[in-house]
Amino acid sequence: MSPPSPPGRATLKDIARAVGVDVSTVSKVLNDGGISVRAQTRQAIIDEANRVNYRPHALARNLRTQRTGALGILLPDLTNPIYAETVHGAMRQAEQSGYVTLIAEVSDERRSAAAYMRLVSERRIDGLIIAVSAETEEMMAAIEANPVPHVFVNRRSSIGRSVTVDDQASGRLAAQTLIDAGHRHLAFIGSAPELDTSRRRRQGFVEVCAAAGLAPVLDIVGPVSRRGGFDAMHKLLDATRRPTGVFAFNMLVGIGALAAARVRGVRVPDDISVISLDGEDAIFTAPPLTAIATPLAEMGARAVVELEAMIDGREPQDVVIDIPPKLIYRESVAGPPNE
Amino acid sequence: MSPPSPPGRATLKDIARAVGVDVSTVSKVLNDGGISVRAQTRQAIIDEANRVNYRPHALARNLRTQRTGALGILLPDLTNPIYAETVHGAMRQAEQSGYVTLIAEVSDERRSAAAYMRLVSERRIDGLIIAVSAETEEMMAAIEANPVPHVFVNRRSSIGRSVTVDDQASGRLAAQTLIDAGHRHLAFIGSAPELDTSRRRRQGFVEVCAAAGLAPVLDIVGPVSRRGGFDAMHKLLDATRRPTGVFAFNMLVGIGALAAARVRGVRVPDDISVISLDGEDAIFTAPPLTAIATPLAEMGARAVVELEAMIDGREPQDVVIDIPPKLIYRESVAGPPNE
DNA sequence: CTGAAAGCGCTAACAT
DNA sequence: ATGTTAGCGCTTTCAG
Repeated sequence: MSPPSPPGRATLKDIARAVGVDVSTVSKVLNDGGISVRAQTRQAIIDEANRVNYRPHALARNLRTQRTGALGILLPDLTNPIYAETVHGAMRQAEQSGYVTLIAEVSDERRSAAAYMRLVSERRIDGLIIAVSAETEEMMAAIEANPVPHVFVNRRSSIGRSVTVDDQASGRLAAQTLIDAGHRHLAFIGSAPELDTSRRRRQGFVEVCAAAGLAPVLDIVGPVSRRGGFDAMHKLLDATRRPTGVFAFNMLVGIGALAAARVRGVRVPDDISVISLDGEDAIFTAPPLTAIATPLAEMGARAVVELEAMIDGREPQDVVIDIPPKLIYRESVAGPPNE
Repeated sequence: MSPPSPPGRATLKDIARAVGVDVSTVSKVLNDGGISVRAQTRQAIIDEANRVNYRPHALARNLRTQRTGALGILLPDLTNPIYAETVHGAMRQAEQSGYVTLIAEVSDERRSAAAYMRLVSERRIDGLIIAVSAETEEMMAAIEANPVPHVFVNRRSSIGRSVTVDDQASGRLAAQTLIDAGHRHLAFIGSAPELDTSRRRRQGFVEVCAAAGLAPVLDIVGPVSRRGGFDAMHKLLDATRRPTGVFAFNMLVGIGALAAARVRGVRVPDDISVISLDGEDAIFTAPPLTAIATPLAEMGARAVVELEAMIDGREPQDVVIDIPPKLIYRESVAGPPNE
């Protein structure tokens, strides 16, 4: 009938005028359901709201309520499937809880603090998920200067609000798997020690090795990437006493390691065994990677659950997802080659 | 000296009070630089703003200016590296232009419209980048019902606002490469015809095949994923007249195809050649994929440039990125096997 | 050169 | 059961 001029752009005032009531009444009805409003007026309001397809203006509401209904996510690189998977889980959960998600990529870790400030100090978000390094000075300072509910994901923070998995257990499982297959010369391809996940995986790995009387070689890659794994594996293969079983920090490193072996003509698993953490690609590598499942999406999801709790005033806590690491047997691990 | 109670939360009013001027004066100084404000007052204002580390309240400002400073991105799955790369490029550009990015994942394409409505009708964004299927009825209806500046990325839309690459040229290049290597029995692993990128790549592929007097087999995969490529390749290998050269729709499909070949014991490129579009992983596959570079990040970036232009009132247009497809020689293409 | 006033669209305490 | 009022923090005429 009467075409609402700009459709969907109706305001409370429009509805109020149409129905002949005050905007506050309309607000009541459309929010608390309008308890304490006469059924008849309520219905009229609801009908009119539907007719003009009313949608609240998020900004106006937020300005008033001091809540934005948005969660922020700070991460280094969306292009890294590890982060993509984590964010994926976080976004699912956020959406389910009615939040929209604001993502900021911080290529340079030293700019994390700036990005943090931007999102937080402009008050665009109710809380923040942080997937960049937790412990830089600047970051801590930024958080202190401008606090907002936040949780670190896949990074332990010293200030007690993080969601992680049991990385040490993963490290142990990796070592045990290799040892059980008969290997005695083990290696770990990890990262620079700043990454606490790498520290813990390494620690678990070393622990089991030590218990078995083994002294693994612990190699370092710069970036934990395919390229990093590629280079590290080359170094390992150059060593005078080549390991026969290697544990790659994550799937990317594992993929890189596989590629290096291939280039060098060393066969996996015949000549060398590789185990890594799991990811989407791992099943399509050559050979398919034997790997330890990591519930990245669950971590992301749990992080937003924790965040919501904090926004609602609950005390922050460190949570370790209690899904024990699970080995997925594929083809990249076998016994060591005969001497 | 005097500790600003909640640091960083200062408002214009606080500054005005401290300096002894009106908030409107402060606003002027902090926005248009305070032309037409006495140098002395201006300096005092700026100093105080710095002292309390003033940051404008984005919501309040936006409510007033009717601009949010946020761009939305609608995409199916962040976990898919194709989209991750595109979004990556878009976010870089958006950040550079001073926009924050709101990302919505829409797993079920049929819910795209709903997600669209949410972001747009709540007026959280100034514009939207759409990386989900362009042409669903619901989507078009949603856009029509609640228009906002928007551009489709890597999807052609019938309504003239999209950023794509020359997919047909890619298809031609793929066919030519295979033919030049000596292949006569070609295949294309594409997607269901809804994906316009697939249609165009296929078209270019077929065109060159026809010119060479070849009738390629055009296989279909359901989802364009590693799994999809895996299954499709199996079918191809089961065929009575096995192709010797296959063009995989994208890198994921290529990876899946490689895996299937491996499982079946057919060697790439000795027994069969595979060419696909390029991506981060392609260099680490076994063998490394010969592929056609696709400037996904550039597409994403260009999409936000176009979007900004539209937000600033320029006419929408269809743009085709003019980077011609470029072949990257690696190891998955060679001559056909001897009969 | 600066201040007063109005209003963006909404909510919430208070009044009727 | 409904309306009045005030205000979230900011920008922007318009007066002075």
